Amino acid sequence: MLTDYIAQMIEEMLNEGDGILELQRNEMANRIGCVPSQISYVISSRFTPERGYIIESRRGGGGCIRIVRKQMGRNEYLMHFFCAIGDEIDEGEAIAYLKNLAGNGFIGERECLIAMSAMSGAALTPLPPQVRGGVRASIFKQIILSLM
Amino acid sequence: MLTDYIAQMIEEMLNEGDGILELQRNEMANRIGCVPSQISYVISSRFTPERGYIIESRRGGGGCIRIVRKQMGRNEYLMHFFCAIGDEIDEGEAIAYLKNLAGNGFIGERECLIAMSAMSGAALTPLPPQVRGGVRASIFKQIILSLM
DNA sequence: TTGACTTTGACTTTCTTTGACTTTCGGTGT
DNA sequence: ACACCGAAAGTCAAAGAAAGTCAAAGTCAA
Repeated sequence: MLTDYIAQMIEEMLNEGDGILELQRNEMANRIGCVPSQISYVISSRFTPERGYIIESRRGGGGCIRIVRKQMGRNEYLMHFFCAIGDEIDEGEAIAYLKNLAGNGFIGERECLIAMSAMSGAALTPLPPQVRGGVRASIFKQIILSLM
Repeated sequence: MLTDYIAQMIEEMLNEGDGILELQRNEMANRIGCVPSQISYVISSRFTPERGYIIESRRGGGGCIRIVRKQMGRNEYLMHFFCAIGDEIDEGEAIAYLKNLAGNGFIGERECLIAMSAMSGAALTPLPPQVRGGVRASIFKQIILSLM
């Protein structure tokens, strides 16, 4: 379906643009091969404020539509953790961080549990002890990235 | 009887699709040679939530009906995955399993994302490629245990 | 015969696609 | 400054595409 295709396209562009995207309706409609108002429809039906998007636009020559995925307070916070982790982290520290994230509502209880399991000593038994901290840090960072 | 024939058909398609199926009512009715509402009848009389199915649908152009079979007891199902993982698993396979778990409602979207990240190639870059499969399997098993 | 289950089709609701018309913006010439 | 023009984007309603609903008619077994 056209709508889904376009929505997915916008989603990808948003990802590339770090949650911010400016597009030109006519230009995009042209590229896709649809009427311009189709773009408007997709945006108004899928990228609503309820779903966490902010839409602004400008008409006239050189006009454009601006889409912003808002989650900022959150992302800054996550980035702070990301930096705090460093190159290695032991299980106890990781658990402390996770509890902090859960306590502040950035992740749910079950999500916390899953992350803990993934980074537990038990999960990393196949590895020699010296490298576990590094792998754990890498996993943790990846998880945080997935939350942003 | 038509109803039984259609029900069996859906059952088979569900098996092929790992317990998940999306069908188009009109298209299917056409193929079978019955009125569309017959499909609705079969679904509402045979694939009920009491019998362990989840039904979702979308109307309008490109609409469809989604049928999901809630598998066995939760823990049996999880144990099935636990066993299926084996000693090693690659990223693609892990993602497929996770999507199945998410599709059947055993984990949420975000939980799925966290698990995916934890087992991603990116997360395991500190490790030599030969051992990644083993660590990934270990992590996955630990996560599944945490769900039980 | 009765009652539960099936089959059918008319009508409704929801979502998508399209296009005509309106509004707004930036420039340009006076 | 001002009026005008063209290039965008906005709006809206009609047409189209599915799925949902419901009640009437049919079937079959107890």
